[in-house]
Amino acid sequence: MASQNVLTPQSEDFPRWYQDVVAKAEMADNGPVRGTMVIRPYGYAIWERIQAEIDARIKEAGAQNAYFPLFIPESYFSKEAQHIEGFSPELAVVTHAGGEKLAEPIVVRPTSETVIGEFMAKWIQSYRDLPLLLNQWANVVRWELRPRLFLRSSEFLWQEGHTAHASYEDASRYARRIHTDVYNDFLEKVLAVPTFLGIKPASERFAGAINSMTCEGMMRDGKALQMATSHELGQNFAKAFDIYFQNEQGQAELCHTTSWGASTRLVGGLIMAHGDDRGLVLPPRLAPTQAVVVAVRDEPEVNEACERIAAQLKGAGVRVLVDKGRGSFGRRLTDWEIKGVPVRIEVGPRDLAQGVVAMARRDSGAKVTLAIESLATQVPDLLEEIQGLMFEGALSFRDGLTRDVSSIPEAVEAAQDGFARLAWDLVGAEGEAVLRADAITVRCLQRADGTMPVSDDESGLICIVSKSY
RNA sequence: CGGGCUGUAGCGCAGCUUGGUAGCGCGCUGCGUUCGGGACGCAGAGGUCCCGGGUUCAAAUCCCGGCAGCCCGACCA
Repeated sequence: MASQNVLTPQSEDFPRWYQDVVAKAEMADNGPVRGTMVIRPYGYAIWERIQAEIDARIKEAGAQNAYFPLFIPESYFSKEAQHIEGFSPELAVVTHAGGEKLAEPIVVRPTSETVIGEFMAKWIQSYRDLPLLLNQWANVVRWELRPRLFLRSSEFLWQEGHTAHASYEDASRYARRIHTDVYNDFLEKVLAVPTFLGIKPASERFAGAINSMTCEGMMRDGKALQMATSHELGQNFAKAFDIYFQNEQGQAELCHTTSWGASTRLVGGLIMAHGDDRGLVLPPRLAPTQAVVVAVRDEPEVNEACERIAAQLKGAGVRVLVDKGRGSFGRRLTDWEIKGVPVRIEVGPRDLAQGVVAMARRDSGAKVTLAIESLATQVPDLLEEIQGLMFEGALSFRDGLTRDVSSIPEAVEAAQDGFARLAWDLVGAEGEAVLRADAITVRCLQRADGTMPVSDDESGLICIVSKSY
């Protein structure tokens, strides 16, 4: 019996395909309130892997984890003019509590610059207290008009870093370090998603920032997804919250702050960057389960052999799971494919008689026969090989759909199914408005050599434009 | 928040036009036969027909109002 399509094919209806994967891979469900999301164990396991990898990099960059409250006084938001203007449409506000109307409404945090600013002001006295490098893992609420599981939900999980520095240079250097050493390193090395690093044009900048940086990835339908962002906040929040320090000369100076975040949206990006018509395809370094040992039949000898093989693999550092042979074989294979497990090892009585197993890889679908004793050395190598190939594949896919163009009409044409790259001088604020009519936005600004500019004032910048999530 | 489409068993849907006993496929439970790419037989369980109101002898079906989902826009991690 041939395996049939369990999912809507990508080519037929990409958004439908996405929803099918989220449902059939048991990643998430809609919550009862519009825009909310229930993250199921498999989806959460993926998020935990993302967290672990990003958290380790954040700590490597010297920031410490802390936790600030969910509830923020509404008055805090009014302290930074652009911040309140940018966020007010998305705020959820608590007006009643304890059975009474509150004297001052409480905002459910959409981001924590304001509360953290308040405490930075309290904690920072001297230049010796700087830099102050904080991070928190938290949920935030931004009321969404058009929610989509993982990609845009009214409540989502994320990590938000907040730092204070003695100088513009130090703050800028640190925000850029986070952008490359934490986010981009994670995206390329673990998520196997190549990105365009750049700065946002003023129209797309974070409310209250002097500069926003982005990692833009391309999804399988050619649309862009902002996968992480870092902001240079200048002295805007320092002014609003009186974040001063005494310099070596004993004079009071305003701090320069940064903030940076990555969210559960990454799970959606992961699905759309690598998935195919058979479901998820997880990069091995990220996969909660890297290899599944599937018993062809539910027989004691077979199950025992599976356990032995799994123990060997575990000993070799592989995250492995055993699927004992309950239920139909084909059905179980399909389920593991939908879940994107990178390597599948099939063990049946015929194999055991010969001391071999069948090993299938999720990325290419190729199946080979291998000696059982070689698995502990071969599987880890194969996982690394798949990791590399997935990045290469995503890179060539993206580069194939990224075209250099020299006019806005050409950009519109190219952005129907991919990215267009053109001189920023040809676009500008007026060009952005024209592109917007076709649902195309400027994803980022780069220098001609692809590196990140200091600001959008630099001459000779190019921009990458596309449709986006 | 605008425009379009849709809410009936866990999932996908029919039934609604023309009001009159709530159905199908998949899945689920039990038993048996199977098992190397979504197996088969038999028996079974499972429903506030999204919610509230209205019309009617009678509403899944007609009317009004909500809520929720999907797609397309404007806003965003």
